Amino acid sequence: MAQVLKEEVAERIADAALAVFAERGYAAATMAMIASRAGLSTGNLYRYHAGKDALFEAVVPPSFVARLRALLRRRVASLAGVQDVASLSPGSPFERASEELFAFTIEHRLRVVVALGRADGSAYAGLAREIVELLRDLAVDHFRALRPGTLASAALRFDLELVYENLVRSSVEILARFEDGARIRRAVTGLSAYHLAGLARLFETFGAERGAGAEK
Amino acid sequence: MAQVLKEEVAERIADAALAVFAERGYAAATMAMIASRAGLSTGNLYRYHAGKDALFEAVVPPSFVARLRALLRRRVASLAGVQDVASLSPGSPFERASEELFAFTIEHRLRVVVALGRADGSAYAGLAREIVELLRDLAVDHFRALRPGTLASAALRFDLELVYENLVRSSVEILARFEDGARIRRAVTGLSAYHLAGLARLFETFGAERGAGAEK
Amino acid sequence: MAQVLKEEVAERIADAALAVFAERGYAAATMAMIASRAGLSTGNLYRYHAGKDALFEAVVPPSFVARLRALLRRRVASLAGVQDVASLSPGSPFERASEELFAFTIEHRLRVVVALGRADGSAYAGLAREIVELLRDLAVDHFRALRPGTLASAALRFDLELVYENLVRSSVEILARFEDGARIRRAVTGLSAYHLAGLARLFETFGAERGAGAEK
Amino acid sequence: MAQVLKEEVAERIADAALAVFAERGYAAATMAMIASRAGLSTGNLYRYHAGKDALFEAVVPPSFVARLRALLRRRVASLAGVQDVASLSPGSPFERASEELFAFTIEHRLRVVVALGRADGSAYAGLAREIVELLRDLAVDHFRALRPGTLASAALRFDLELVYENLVRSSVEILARFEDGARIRRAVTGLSAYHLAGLARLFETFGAERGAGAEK
DNA sequence: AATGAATGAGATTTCATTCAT
DNA sequence: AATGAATGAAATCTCATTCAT
Repeated sequence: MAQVLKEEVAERIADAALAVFAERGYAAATMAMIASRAGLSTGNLYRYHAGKDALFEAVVPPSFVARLRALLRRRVASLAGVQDVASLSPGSPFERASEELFAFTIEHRLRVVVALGRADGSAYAGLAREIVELLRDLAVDHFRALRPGTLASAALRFDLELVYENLVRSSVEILARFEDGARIRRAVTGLSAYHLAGLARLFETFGAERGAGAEK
Repeated sequence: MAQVLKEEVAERIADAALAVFAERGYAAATMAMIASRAGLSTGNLYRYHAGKDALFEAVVPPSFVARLRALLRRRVASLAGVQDVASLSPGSPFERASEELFAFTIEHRLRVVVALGRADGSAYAGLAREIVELLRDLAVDHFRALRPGTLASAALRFDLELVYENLVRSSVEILARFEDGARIRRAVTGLSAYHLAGLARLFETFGAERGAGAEK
Repeated sequence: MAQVLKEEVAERIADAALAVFAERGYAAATMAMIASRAGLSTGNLYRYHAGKDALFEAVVPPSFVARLRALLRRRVASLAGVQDVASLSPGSPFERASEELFAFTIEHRLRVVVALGRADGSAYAGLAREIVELLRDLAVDHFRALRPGTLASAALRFDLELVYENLVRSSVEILARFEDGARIRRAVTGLSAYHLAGLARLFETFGAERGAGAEK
Repeated sequence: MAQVLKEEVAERIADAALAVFAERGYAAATMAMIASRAGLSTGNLYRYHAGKDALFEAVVPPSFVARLRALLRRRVASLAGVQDVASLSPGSPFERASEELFAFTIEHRLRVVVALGRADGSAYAGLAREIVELLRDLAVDHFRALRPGTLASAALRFDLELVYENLVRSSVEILARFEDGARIRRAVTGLSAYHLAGLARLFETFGAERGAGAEK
């Protein structure tokens, strides 16, 4: 009985923690809230997780992060050399990577919300930042591929950071607000359209500058 | 006279508080952090300010917030009826309002950062949201002016909220990152270009939908 | 089950709080004193009561205060129109009201002490004053009934306030000093005899003055 | 200049301390309030008095207490053997002692208020108690003188304590409320009449008991 | 394995007292 | 002699973590 119970309790804890973290954020969530939502005692939480940090890591495991990172990487890598995203055919590698990422985020909706948008104060506070930098670097590569011989200026790099922070944050808010996959897709589609047009325009703006000007 | 000039200490406190609030946010900032950064004991803070709330209000006074709100509103109002922002002449009301707002934010750089981006838990927690809604409503009006007879769908409204939250947040981050007015302007210019192109595209996307469809 | 029965601890807290409030008064009592007397840590008090106010209210609940007030009012009302308290028969409404009040104060000895004599700084700070004014008004009515056409002067009213403050305070001190009902009754009886004789004399003194002289 | 200044400042401090102690009581009075009312700095207070305790003792000096005690002692001693206070001639020792005490309390109005009624939390918290016990003992002696061979029961002693606590406290409140000697006298006269009649009745009540019954 | 009572560190705030000037 | 800024201890309250049962 013990083993079976443990499994079931561990799941309840994970669900409760996920929900509470998603609602209040890591810092504002209390162990008492999580225990109460899971229907058990605070003390018992510590049989399953060494502490608040460990519980958070259990709910957002490194393997999850690795998978998310890989999917994001593959999706942007599939854009290498592509001039116009809109012109891609339905079965293109980019489309397939996008669909896979989308399916993953739908499946792990709240986990993604917590990991990327509610981690303030936790050991994973830097995760969103890390992914933003990944996206920024891939965008910089794309920019340079489009304009051989040019360098991305510090200003472009910074604006790309902002833009990807926004993209990540907005995606998180969409996932937090809607449960229905169709609605999520619709909001993401609008956001994507906005972002891609904006990005193209950003590239134009910075592409028109003196190409070599990489500032400090 | 005491060993230190009261005025100088008051300034040190204000600087320290502004810096700590800007770095950690209102809720996460502690009086001990601020006192330590100002080189004082916690208790001494209370000779200068009645409490954490009062210190925050002293550092971000209501008059400042009122001025910021007024400048933002005027800038938004100056766009009413304008079809294409890019086509505005240098001396237009919008340009003048923008310049005034810009000068104000440069002068009160960290104060703006705190008021619009680090106010969680404080009396100004709703300020950013208020401004986002103001901007969203302006954009909705603009959208409807461009396409007479159509309604802005809930999805469009939601995406506009996201997009303006991003714009506000990004502006705050630019102000937090750079001290130099020229750099700030450059980053804001890029961000603006991105946003305007993205917005146009967002309007196209939603304009192509069945016009009357305002969903729940 | 935990190492100590919650119920038993709750009782210990209530007892300790009542004792400390009765000894030091609300304002001077500290949570540390109460915790220490109950054999707990300060923090643990907050698992049982939300704060010092709430602990006080739990120990002296509004329902208790309402009942005390009602008993006092009834006893006072039963004296309306009575000329000589000493001549009342044993089964008179006044006697019955007095006995009921007496039994109640014996049963809730320390609670009455705290509510009427140790409430400074608490939500019931005004209770004793309220009762004093009730008694003073009764005495003023009695005075005017005895001497039709005369008014109670401000000086009489003030002396009556003092005298009833004393009566209430003395009753409280009797309850604080003795635990035994018989001793309490004996002390109250002596106090009553003192007060009634004193009151009659006070009325004579002020009755001999120019009757209509109500001063500023 | 220094000496003259010191005198004047010392006086201002004493006046301010007296006023603040009388208004708020020892515990609730703060050094800042006193300094501010005296028109000087908190730090300077410590040049004149070692601390809050010492300041209180300076404002209510032992010599003052000794004089008050002596006057009270003389007044009650002058009653030894007297059967009826009301029958005393205007020039009797009791009348003279009373007048002297009265003049003294009028002259040191606030000092008496503070010493006897606002000393809670100070080193002089027991002063009122001490005087009450003095009065009680003298009243007990009087009781025994009136009824040779009888002992004062514990109950009588306790009621006498209450009654004298009341007398002291009421006198303090009269002094705190009125500044005008005539009004003070009038209120005290009423209170005295009340007390003497009550006391006579109390003696009757306890004199009628089995005379030898001194309880534990 | 589970409980939840208990602890203790840390946050805000107040104020008597000290101390640099 | 005077200032008042500065300190630090203590009070209320919160919450992650521990521990007796």
